[in-house]
Amino acid sequence: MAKDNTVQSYAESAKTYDLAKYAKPSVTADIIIFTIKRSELKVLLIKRKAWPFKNLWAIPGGFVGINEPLDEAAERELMEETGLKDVYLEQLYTFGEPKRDPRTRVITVAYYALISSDNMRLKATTDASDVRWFSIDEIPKLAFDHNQILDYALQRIRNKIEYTDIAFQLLPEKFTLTELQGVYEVILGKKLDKRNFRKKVKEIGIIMPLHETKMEGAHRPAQLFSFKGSSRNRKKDENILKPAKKI
Amino acid sequence: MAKDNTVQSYAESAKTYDLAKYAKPSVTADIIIFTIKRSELKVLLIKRKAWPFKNLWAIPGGFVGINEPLDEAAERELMEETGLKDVYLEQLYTFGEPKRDPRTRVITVAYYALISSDNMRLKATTDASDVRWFSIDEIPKLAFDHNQILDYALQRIRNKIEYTDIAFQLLPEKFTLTELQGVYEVILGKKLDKRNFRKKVKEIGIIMPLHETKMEGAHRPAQLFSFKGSSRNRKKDENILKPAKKI
DNA sequence: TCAAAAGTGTTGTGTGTACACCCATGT
DNA sequence: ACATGGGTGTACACACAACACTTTTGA
Repeated sequence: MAKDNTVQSYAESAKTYDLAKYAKPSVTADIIIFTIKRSELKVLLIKRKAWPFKNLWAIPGGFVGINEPLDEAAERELMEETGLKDVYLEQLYTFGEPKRDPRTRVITVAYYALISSDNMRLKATTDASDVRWFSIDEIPKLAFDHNQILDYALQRIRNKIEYTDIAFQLLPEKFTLTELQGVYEVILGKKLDKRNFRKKVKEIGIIMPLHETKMEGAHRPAQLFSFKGSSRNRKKDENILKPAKKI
Repeated sequence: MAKDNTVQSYAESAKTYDLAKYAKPSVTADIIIFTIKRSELKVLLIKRKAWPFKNLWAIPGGFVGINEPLDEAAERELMEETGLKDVYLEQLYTFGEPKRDPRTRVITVAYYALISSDNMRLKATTDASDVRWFSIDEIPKLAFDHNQILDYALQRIRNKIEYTDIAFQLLPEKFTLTELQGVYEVILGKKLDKRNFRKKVKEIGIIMPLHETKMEGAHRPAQLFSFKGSSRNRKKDENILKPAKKI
């Protein structure tokens, strides 16, 4: 059982009570904030003002406080960037390549958030020109390993939209079936059949017709629906994989 | 944009170049090691010898070296505990509640490993009596938040066995269809239909019949198969969700 | 009256599920 | 000859995919 001599095993350290003996990495929480706007999936990026990667765009993030839970760090960051809270937030993956930040060792716990298009104008776009929504097919080269993190987030939501109800997190309280279908189409990147789609979501019973319609444009008004599922804000431990009804 | 005054945002810190100003947490990699033995799903646990949680069982883990990638820390830990390398290893989730370790702030990046029953006797059981395989339905109260971590790992493999080929990681190179079915049954916790199971795995084309049979007991010998899929050891970035053929 | 999106059913195809008997071996 | 697990096929139910026309509105 050969030990690396710069690193002590957990069991051993327990003997000595000595946890503070070794150099510690910095830990940040980065958050990929998704929304849908003009039928496109968008991500919020911020422009770096200083070395390293000066003038490159990056995923927002910040240090995790020494007494702060990881989720709260991500929530705080989300609040700082968008002014929003109680949105869908899920831990994505932890990235820790030693050289990912040229300054020092930084391990980042990546989260992603899905926010509804109606709340969206609150902040972010107001804040100078160094914070912007990017359509996911116009993502530039990003700072650090952020392209990789973003790709991973995209994979995750593309997978997860097929067997959970995350799609509703991207819509306002009231929405039409065409809007709902649009969310699926833009995330999956393919057209769906209108009749089959409507049949399925209706028989799953996850939406509720309202006594309202939405009129816009010169055509028949659309029935409005609302989401029946558990409300927008999830409890901490619900990040735990929960396979919902497949759509 | 209200800032917490003990914590600085990433964008701001970039201005000042100052990353080392704040207290840093310790970071560990914990690893849940699964195997199958006597038709039971088992987990490797170690007994703690000191405060905190003295004499409780715990998931093996250790500090992440300051220049060590997270995956390597997990691999190293796995090697220390079992003597094995090149096994299936996947990042699970990162746990960081401030009070999860009473000594100081410790964030743990949890991994899980699946190891094949044939390599299994190499280590671990040789090492005193404070390392043991526990059947997953006889898990005692564990140290730290390790029960939660283990539950999460179980959920993950139960989910993932349905749409990936991780099951093969728990079998030796050569196996019978009954053994393969056993892996599914013990992980899903339910009986499967023999004919349907065999039909499906065969039509997926992920296994290859060998010119060998396995005789044991007083009955007809069983055809041996081997796994066609990508080899046992995965490259780093392949942890990235890869939806394989559903079984 | 025209353009534009909303709304609505049926049929074929494929996939999952339920189910029972013969085979090869060791004792 | 018998006990033990290995091995095989068919029929039914259900889910998914393909597909076109009518309705309601504003201009």
